Amino acid sequence: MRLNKNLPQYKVVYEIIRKHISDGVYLKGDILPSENELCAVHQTTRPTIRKALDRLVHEGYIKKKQGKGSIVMGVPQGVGILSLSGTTSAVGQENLITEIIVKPEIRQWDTTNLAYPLLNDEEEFGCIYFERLRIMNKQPVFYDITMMPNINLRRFISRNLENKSLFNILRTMYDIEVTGGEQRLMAILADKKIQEYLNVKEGHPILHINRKLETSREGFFLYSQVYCNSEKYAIFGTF
Amino acid sequence: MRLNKNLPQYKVVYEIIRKHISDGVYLKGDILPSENELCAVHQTTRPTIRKALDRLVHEGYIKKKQGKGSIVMGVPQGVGILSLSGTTSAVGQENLITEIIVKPEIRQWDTTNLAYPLLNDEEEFGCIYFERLRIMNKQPVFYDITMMPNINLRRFISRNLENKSLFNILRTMYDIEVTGGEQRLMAILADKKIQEYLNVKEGHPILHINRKLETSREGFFLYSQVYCNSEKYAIFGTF
DNA sequence: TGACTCAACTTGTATTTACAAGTTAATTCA
DNA sequence: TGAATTAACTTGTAAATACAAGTTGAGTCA
Repeated sequence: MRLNKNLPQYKVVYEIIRKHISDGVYLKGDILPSENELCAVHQTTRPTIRKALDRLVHEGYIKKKQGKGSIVMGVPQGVGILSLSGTTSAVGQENLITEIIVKPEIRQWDTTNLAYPLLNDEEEFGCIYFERLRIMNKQPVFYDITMMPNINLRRFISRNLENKSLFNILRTMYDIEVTGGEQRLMAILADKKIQEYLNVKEGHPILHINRKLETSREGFFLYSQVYCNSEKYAIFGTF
Repeated sequence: MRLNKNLPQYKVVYEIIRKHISDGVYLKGDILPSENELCAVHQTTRPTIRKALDRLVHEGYIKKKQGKGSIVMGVPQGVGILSLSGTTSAVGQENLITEIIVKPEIRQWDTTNLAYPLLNDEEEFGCIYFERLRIMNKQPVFYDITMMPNINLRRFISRNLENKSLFNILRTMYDIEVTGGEQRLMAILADKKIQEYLNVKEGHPILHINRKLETSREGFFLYSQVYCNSEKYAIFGTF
């Protein structure tokens, strides 16, 4: 994993500290080295360090306290409703298995259930489509459908998505970073397909999330629909 | 409405521009004055202006484009899942009516359905409790229960919450700002009480949000539970 | 006319410096 | 001993400056 590919310094620092937290170098409750110490370590100045820390605060990795320091909060929980981490990193990888229901393939857009209008270009390109089932502790919890425009992503179709975060693949392989997005949440009743995949009975309430994610690549959006059995695993988020 | 009560400059600037956007001084699609122009207007420097703009970007009021400028996006939508605006400002005030089901009163904490453990102090103080129903276009959409510790909030019990944002009252009357929080979302089936208030039939799926909000006052948290009929109004958020 | 160049904007990143304000622990003084 | 003070930390805010990089439109030249 190479860093420093023309990334601005504050992002480099952010990535390093972030990795340290998710790798357990810093544990929950620890206090990070002071900003001045981090300046020395990373050979930069406080505004740069602070910009990196701001981002970690915003995403919930740390909290800061004036006069005290930066307190490590651990890897943020939730399914990326607010933090931008993908599903994999959000709920913790320990007991999460990803099963591919439909392998990535090129097909026509399926606009049913899609809450957002497609752009003209996107419609022309066609669509890369796949479906995944996320299983936690042997219980299926998330069933999600992802669609993205079929722009030139070399070898994407043949990549193995199991146990890997889509966001990580996009970031490390294609230099595409998810920068934001919008979503609609609603409660629905499980239909036949969802009943089957999520192993619930008829009339079971399901959390339905319809998202459009925007990326660092101009005009490249991801569309995804997540169906969540929130009975055992409520969706958790900080903001 | 007085500003500049020892607020840092970047927050003052943030509040001014934010108000201009929500008041329609800047409309969706407009381009804000350049950072240098804003420096001149507010008699400050770029880092300060940029810090104010960063916050507006983060909350979805504007987007920035290098070489172009800051594009106004309008008042962010959603019910404060991600932005910190309260329900009132989030869905637009036009057709929103707030009905008080239970007026603010001091009572014991009701810990059923509360997803977060209470702190010792909070339990001792007792609790200010109220229930509200939010009606949009004559349809009840949100039913929410709010509990907060009964610390010294002068005259809060007798305040009229109708058509006023709780967040605004806290901010303007008590100088308490909501700074963040956490929440759990899940889909449930409407129980008898919810069926009645939200006017839905038995077995109707409902979005249940359990939140703990933290404020600028150390140790003062708000607890709220929101039940949302997401059939007509999906919850919308940007991040 | 039409394509190209370039200057004048815009925001993005980074350094340096300064002081304010909150926290902590050692030190001092009664 | 024990309370109060203080010094040495921490993060928070702010200014002044510099250059990089993306966008735009006016101007030039063929």
